[in-house]
Amino acid sequence: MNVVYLGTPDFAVKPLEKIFGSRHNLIAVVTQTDKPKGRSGKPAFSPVKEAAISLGVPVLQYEKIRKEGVDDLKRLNADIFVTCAYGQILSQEIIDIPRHGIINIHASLLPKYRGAAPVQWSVINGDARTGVTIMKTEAGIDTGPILTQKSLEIGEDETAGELFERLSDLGAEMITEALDLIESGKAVFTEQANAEATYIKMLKKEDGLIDWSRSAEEVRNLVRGVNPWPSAYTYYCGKLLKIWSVEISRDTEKKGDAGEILSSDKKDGITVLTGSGALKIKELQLEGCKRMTAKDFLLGRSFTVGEKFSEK
RNA sequence: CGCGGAGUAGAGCAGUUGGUAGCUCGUCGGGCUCAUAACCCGGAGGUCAUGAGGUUCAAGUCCCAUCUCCGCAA
Repeated sequence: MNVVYLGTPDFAVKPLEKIFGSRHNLIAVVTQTDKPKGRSGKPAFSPVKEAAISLGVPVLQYEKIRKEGVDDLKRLNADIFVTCAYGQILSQEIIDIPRHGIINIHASLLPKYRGAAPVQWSVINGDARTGVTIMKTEAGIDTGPILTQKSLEIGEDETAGELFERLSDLGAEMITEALDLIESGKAVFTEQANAEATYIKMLKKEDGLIDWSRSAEEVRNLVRGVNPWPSAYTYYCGKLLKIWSVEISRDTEKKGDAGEILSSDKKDGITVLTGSGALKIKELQLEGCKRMTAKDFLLGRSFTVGEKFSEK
């Protein structure tokens, strides 16, 4: 089949490559416009655009696909569109273009976690499992009937970034199977159990702010759920402090306020009290400094025991 | 040309009003101990990011340019 692929971030790269390598014919890739990135503020290609260029697939970009893209997309005469974290909501007019409609790769077990950033939220919420769903793209957000769904276990200490990798591989696997199914006419779509649907919001920088009054477990889930982006952070003496990795401390005896620093030395490492239980910080990054392990950090500096990490 | 911080021994940091470098850890050698991430003694290791730049009698320390890293803003 002639396939047009709409995707933008890293997550969408593996499925793109997989489709390219399959017997289906990838005729074009649509991705978000080049956005300024990093400190330099220079415009950068999206990961999907990079990949498409190196594969030699034509790239299309629209500020607003619903207005500027319709004619182009019609002209491509594609059998099917595949979306994967494209970043823009499609109109019914676009959905009606390809003969087989549009299918989407969504990184959650729908109807749970409709919306953006499902991977991070599943980790933040401390879920044991998550997965990938291949479904029909409709005008609503992630509401379309499901074609296939596969799940996998979330590791105890797995970060969202690591989980992303695995789900991306899984999504790549599933999308080519889905295309084969559709081509052979054996595809069966099942309506979602709308009553069980949950929606999540897009992650913002502020979502990484640690609330130390929560339990040690919840804070740990946040830390790994927002790694590598937007990253968990707190403040120490007015300076921003990113927390990259923590583990739950066995020491539950200590009493004090949430966010209080219980220890900061080579013997006990850096431990912080939460609303319930304590956490040991394994990897951190102070404003202006590089990311480093707690061990390295303590070689050159230290926190004051009794001081508190705060929200500003 | 968005704003700001930083670049000093293998690692993490100090270095005051400019006077040729220190600390902790690691590492190497030795000692002590039944024993230890223990303790003691000693050693090695630095063109202080780069520029045969500027100021100065004298610059890690002040000024300029470049590179790299980081925080914010997008």
